[in-house]
Amino acid sequence: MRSISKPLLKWFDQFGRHCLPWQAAQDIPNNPYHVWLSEVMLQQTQVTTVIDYFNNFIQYFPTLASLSNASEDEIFAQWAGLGYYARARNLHTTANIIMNQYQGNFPTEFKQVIDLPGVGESTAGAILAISFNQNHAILDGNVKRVLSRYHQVKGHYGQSKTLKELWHLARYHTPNERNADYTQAIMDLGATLCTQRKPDCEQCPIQSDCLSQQTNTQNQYPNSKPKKNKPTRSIAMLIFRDDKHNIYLQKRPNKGIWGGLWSLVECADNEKDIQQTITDFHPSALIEKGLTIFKHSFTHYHLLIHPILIHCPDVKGGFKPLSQLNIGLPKPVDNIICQLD
DNA sequence: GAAACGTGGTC
DNA sequence: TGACCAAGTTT
Repeated sequence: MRSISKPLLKWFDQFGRHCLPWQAAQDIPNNPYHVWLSEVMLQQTQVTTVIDYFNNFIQYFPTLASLSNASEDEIFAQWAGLGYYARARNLHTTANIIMNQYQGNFPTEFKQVIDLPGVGESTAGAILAISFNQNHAILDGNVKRVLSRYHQVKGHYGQSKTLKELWHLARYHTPNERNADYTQAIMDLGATLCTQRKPDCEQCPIQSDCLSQQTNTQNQYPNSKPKKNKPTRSIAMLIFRDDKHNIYLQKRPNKGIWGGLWSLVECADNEKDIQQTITDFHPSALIEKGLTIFKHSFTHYHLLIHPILIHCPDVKGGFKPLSQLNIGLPKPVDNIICQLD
């Protein structure tokens, strides 16, 4: 079996993406802080979404030291809207680890990098390959798609057998030379030509040996995962607002959805629980009006959100002026608050 | 191995 | 409109 690295590298030089914001200029080494940050942001998140967040993030936190010195809430404020908020918490923890244990220098051993929270096998490989040209494989969604088509790998990647086979192939193709470029090249191929729908095989530098191209079965690979029904849940979100139109927000526990963000008081969406929760919060709190119920969908369930505006004196000291918030809010909470008069 | 974990884009 | 999916990791 021939490695795809040579034709891919040749293609990359001409057609690859060389101007992404986390990529250093030609002949300048990549900044491992930028590479690490981008790789974490890009987990399960599209490049077009990440670009603005990345640029904004490094403006707020230009160095690992500045990220380490920031508070968790300051980091959440810049991360809010990107999703998968454990990533933001792990970012802060990792910055502290690097400042304290590695004197601010990004670690260069695979064992050290994969031990950082939020860094798994693929991200560790990508960081070391792209930052230091080390010889590690990656297996992100692009590589999975390219290799499963090229080799007609059976099974979906929720299955460990399939994953194991893909990892084996990924390591096989990883070259000893120019692995930084190869790593970027195979991701670029997956992102720009070997896309999920309508792959542009005409332009593909490895089409001649691609089994799916030869049999015109590109759309069968990667095999799709069996679908599951998503449950729908309901929740009431109580907007306690005082005379100055400050809002009561509370920090969510790290475990669970929107962990570490600030959010509204929640309870089951029925009259009894709502009334009880309001009374418990403050005896003289009164419902102003119920707002329109809307649906917010996650990967694994749908959430019907019933926002309820409540007038309440600020006796808890937890009411926040919306204008000067520097904390992270869940997307639907941000939407609710923005629509208040 | 399976489930949890966000959000926006696409068809 | 709703299902699917995008540079995965953790429990």
